[in-house]
Amino acid sequence: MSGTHTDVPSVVSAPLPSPVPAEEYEQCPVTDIVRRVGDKWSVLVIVLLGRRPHRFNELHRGIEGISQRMLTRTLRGLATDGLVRREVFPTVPPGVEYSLTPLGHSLLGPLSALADWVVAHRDDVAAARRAAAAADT
Amino acid sequence: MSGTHTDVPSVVSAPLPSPVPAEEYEQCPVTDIVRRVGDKWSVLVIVLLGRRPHRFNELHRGIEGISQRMLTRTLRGLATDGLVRREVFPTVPPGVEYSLTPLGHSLLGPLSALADWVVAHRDDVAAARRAAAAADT
DNA sequence: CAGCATCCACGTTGATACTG
DNA sequence: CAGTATCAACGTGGATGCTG
Repeated sequence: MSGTHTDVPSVVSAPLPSPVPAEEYEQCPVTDIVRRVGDKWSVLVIVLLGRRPHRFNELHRGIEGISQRMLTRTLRGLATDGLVRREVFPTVPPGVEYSLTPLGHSLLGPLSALADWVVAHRDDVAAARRAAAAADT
Repeated sequence: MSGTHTDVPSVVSAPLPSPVPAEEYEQCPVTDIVRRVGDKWSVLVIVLLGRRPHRFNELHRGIEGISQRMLTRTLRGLATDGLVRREVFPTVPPGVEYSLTPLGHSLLGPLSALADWVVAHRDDVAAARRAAAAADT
């Protein structure tokens, strides 16, 4: 892992001349995806499925705190985006298995980068929040 | 850039024994940060400030579509988390400059990873969405 | 087992108007 | 210039009960 990010490659820094071109950001795909994954449960589900396929109730019990409704919605959303595959086994009782598609699996890498950042800096963020709260008083 | 992510390092895959430990995910810091940055404007603001400091109205005009209210709230949130610094210059008329803190700047790296993923796979996601929409019909 | 349907509470976003 | 205040609208998330 590199220590610093003095220069940042990729689209984040690349296409941004100083005068700011504006409308470019309106339909910014990065924001789009970050929002998709930024809901309350998507990351959790992706990480879980990243380990191995899971059954519906397996996820339901595994996440603890999620409602059936939200789990269903989250899985549907991820499946719609091609990140998760849903397979129904016509057994009795019927079983449904969810797994990461190759596309979904490829998202684990970038997610790891973010996760590493969080782990490395969560104390800084927590300290900043405390400082801000104290400043309010 | 590496082609595949057959094994994914970092916390995303690391601390997840198969039986699923559950409560661990409730206060998952990754979800926490992803949500913070997952709102409608934060990423845009961070990317803009990543290029250079901006004045308030400069950002307001630059993003186009954001309301004063949302820009203020977004900036305040980011400042609270220590990602953005706010500096007031006691000139006439008063000027306020926003810039990324070192902490905020360090987030550009992970954000780049995500951005690269989005750029590389947005067609796949778009195709999956279209396929899902077609399947509904 | 794996959902869907309904109702409800809440937070977030936005339009608009006003201020130091 | 750089906000704050207020009100309205919407989306998200949760509880509960029912179904194939």
